[in-house]
Amino acid sequence: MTAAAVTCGNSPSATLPVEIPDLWQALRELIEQIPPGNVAACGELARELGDVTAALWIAQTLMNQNWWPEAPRHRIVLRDGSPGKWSSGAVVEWSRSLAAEGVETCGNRVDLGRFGGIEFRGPRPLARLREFQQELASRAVLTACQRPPASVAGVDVSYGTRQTAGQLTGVASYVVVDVASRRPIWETTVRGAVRFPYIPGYLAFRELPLLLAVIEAARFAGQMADVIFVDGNGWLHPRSAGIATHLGVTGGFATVGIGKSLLCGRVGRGAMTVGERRPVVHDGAIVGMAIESRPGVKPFYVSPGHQIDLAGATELAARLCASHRLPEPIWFAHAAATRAAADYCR
DNA sequence: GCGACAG
DNA sequence: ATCTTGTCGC
Repeated sequence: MTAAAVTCGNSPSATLPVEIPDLWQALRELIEQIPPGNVAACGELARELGDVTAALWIAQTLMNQNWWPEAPRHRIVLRDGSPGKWSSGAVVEWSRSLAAEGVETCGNRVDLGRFGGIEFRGPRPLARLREFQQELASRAVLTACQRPPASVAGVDVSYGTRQTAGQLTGVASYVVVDVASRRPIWETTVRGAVRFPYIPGYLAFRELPLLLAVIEAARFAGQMADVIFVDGNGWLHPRSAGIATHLGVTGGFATVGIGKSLLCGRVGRGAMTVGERRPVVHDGAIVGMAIESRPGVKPFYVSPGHQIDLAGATELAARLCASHRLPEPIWFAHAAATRAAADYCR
């Protein structure tokens, strides 16, 4: 197998046609709107960012004491008015900080009816991204491929432990696999900054810039595959716009999503047999297939991203399964990205 | 109390 | 995704 030199930098010709917001900054601007004497629930802040799904990310961010150490964490509570784990130390300390600001606590709770209900203002960045996804989904073409693909590339992103100037670094990999032999033919990796957190349903805004960069490197080397497998979903998404769909529509190539766990939808319950394909139903449509590739392992989930239909994506994914749980292109891409991220951290 | 949401 | 040792099984 030949391999390209490791490329650094990040300037793909295809870019995501939407501005990726700084969510940490947006969160900070919301918290700054909670004055002494008031509190707000974590989920409220998430809704103000545009999607209550972000509540878990907010909680994780508040738990990290390195993020904005002076943040008035005691003013952010759970939905029932109780303190979050991010409020430092004992509950006594928490109620004391609030009492000093004129907020009463009773039974380790704040009455959100009396001390909550702040009118926030802000751009609701996640709502804007959701609208973008709906527009993107309408541009996806989920019809059969014209010719049977001869080559399939897998792409994946890994993250290093090391942070450069507070910036998280990611490594994207691209591995071309020959469909007939299921053997890897060519690979490359690209490294760059990651500027968006992981929030379920918004994975593309975290990983797409790096994926576009690594695919651009492959195109430049004359190594574009007929279809690209992405670590994540395509159609199998709350708004029918998973990362594989983003990648395909943005770059103009055929993509398939390969998920290791279920993001949304329902699959028939009960043990699966090896080689079985079981439909994933979401909003009344079959948006993907669960496939058990090996005996006794969890299934993976295939869904079309762009320029391919569900049947074609399913056939291709099943044909590319060999000795691992996941199809070979994704397995090799995962290995390459993990290896490159580990090398970088040395 | 339980369930739960790609990477 | 990442943090992590040994251990069980094919």
